[in-house]
Order: sequence, then structure tokens, then C-alpha cells
Amino acid sequence: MIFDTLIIVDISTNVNMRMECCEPLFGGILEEEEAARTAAMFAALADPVRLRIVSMVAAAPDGTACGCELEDPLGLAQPTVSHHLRILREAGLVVGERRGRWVHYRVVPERLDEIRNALSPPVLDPV
Amino acid sequence: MIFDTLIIVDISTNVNMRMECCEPLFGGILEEEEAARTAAMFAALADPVRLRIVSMVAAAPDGTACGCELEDPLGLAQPTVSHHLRILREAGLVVGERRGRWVHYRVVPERLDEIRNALSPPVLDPV
DNA sequence: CCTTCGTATCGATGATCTTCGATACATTGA
DNA sequence: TCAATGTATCGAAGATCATCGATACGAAGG
Repeated sequence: MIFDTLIIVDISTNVNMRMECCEPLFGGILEEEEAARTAAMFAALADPVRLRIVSMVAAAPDGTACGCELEDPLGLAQPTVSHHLRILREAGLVVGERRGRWVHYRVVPERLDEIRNALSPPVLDPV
Repeated sequence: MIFDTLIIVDISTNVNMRMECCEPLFGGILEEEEAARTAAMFAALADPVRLRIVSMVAAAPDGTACGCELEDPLGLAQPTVSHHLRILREAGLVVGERRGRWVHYRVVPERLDEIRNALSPPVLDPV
């Protein structure tokens, strides 16, 4: 095994997601199921709004931002922002923590590392 | 600038694609246009069939495979495979070279490196 | 209890995408 | 020139997705 399993607890759903993702592209022919898992991860990042959300959360003062801070800069309605945050959450790319009325989101860099591993060049076998 | 510009010549369209892609997610808030470019790259990888195609081409004996070799293992019709190859081509993830009747595709690892760079953790400023 | 405010869900709409049959194009060999 | 084969394009059908108004949920403060 190349990387460990990342366990993420989604506070809004209280679901422990044990996600194994992103078998390396250069580690042999991908099985259908593995390909679907990895494709789902890329799909979460395959939207300009979601990429901007990730960059905005990462660039926020404490590395956290609530949804209400994103609506204006993105120019999108609240349900739309909530929709995108949900997809990022379910992909394990961000986690949300409720503080009073607000839910503070932060990026999960380990998840991005997993995706990077999937794109890593092949490991050369020593002779 | 972190990475150079990758120039890819698509033999089937004879179009020189000068693509700059994938500004780092942790390099500040992404502009709308940059986010759209990066999202398009991820969208090309956000499909199980295309991920399997990339892994199959990479795992092929010479690192190249023609479309006809992919239809059976994928269980898809020829137009469908051609469609996915087109998307991968336009994203610069593979290039095709015609040899006689066949078009041999190969993966462009530099493109995958660019995507990996976009997901790289932030560079820590020295104090 | 009631209001306020941030968030999540529902339902609908319009756009985009995957898939494939039909068809055209390209190259090879007879 | 004609048939065979690999590839690309077209058009249609069904599925998926982004967006947002309406609405419900949740927490804080009178």
C-alpha cells in the first residue's frame, strides 16, 4: 500500500467516511470501481466555483471560512454555495465545524495529497 | 512563475495548443478565468472511462496504444472511445500520432505534473 | 416565545455530458 | 479503382449537474 486510509468525520452529517481513494494512474490498469472512486474525487474539483472556494478557504486568515463569507465574493446565491460546500465535504476535501450560527470550513490537505499521489509518475523498479 | 508553459501539438487537428494551466490552489484566491482553466483539466480526469484509458495507455507495452485496442477492454463502442480520446487530447493529457491506419496515443506526463503542482501545499515563506 | 441570521434541503429549470447508431474520412492492400 | 479497416464527426436520447427561489432547520439574543 502506498498511502494510508484517510478517515474524515463530517460534523454536519455525523457520518464517518472511510474513504480510500485514488489508486495511482501509473500503477497498472485501473479497475472499474477504483476508476469510479478516483473520478469522483476529480469531479469534486472539476468546477470553477469549487476550486475558488477551496482557494478562498485556504487563503482565509485562520485557514477557515464560513459559507456566508463566500457568497458575495463568488456572486452566487446561498443555496448554491451550500450545494458546492456539500460536494467538497462529501469528497473529503473540506470539513465543516459549527460554531454557533456559523459553520467554519477548512481544507483537508491530506486529501489533496492523496489525489496528487494518484497522478505521480511510475515508481521505477530497481534492477 | 512556478512552472513553464507546456506546448502540445495535436496531430489530428494540427492545432498548437499553448495551454497554461493549473495555478496552485494555495497560492491565493483563484481568479474566475484561472479557476475555469484548472476546472477543465480536472473535468478531463473526472470520468472513470478516461481514467482507465490513461492507465491502459500508460501500461501498454511501448507506452502507446491505439483506439482499437481500447474498445473491447472498456466494453464501449468505437465512437464513445473516440469521444473520450478527443477530450483527453484537447486537455493535453494524451497526444495521438497516426501510423498508417492507426493512431497511437501516449500519455503526456508533463501535463499530469502541472496538475499535481496545482494541488501542492503552500510554499512556506522563510522568516 | 419570538425574531434574527446562518445554514441545509427541496423542487424545478436549463445546460452539459455520456453513449451509440449512422455516416464520412483516411489509409492500406489487392 | 475498389474493398477493408481504423478513426473522426454528426445527431439524438437519456442521464447528470449547476443554479436558485422557497422553505425548513438551528442557534443566539431579546
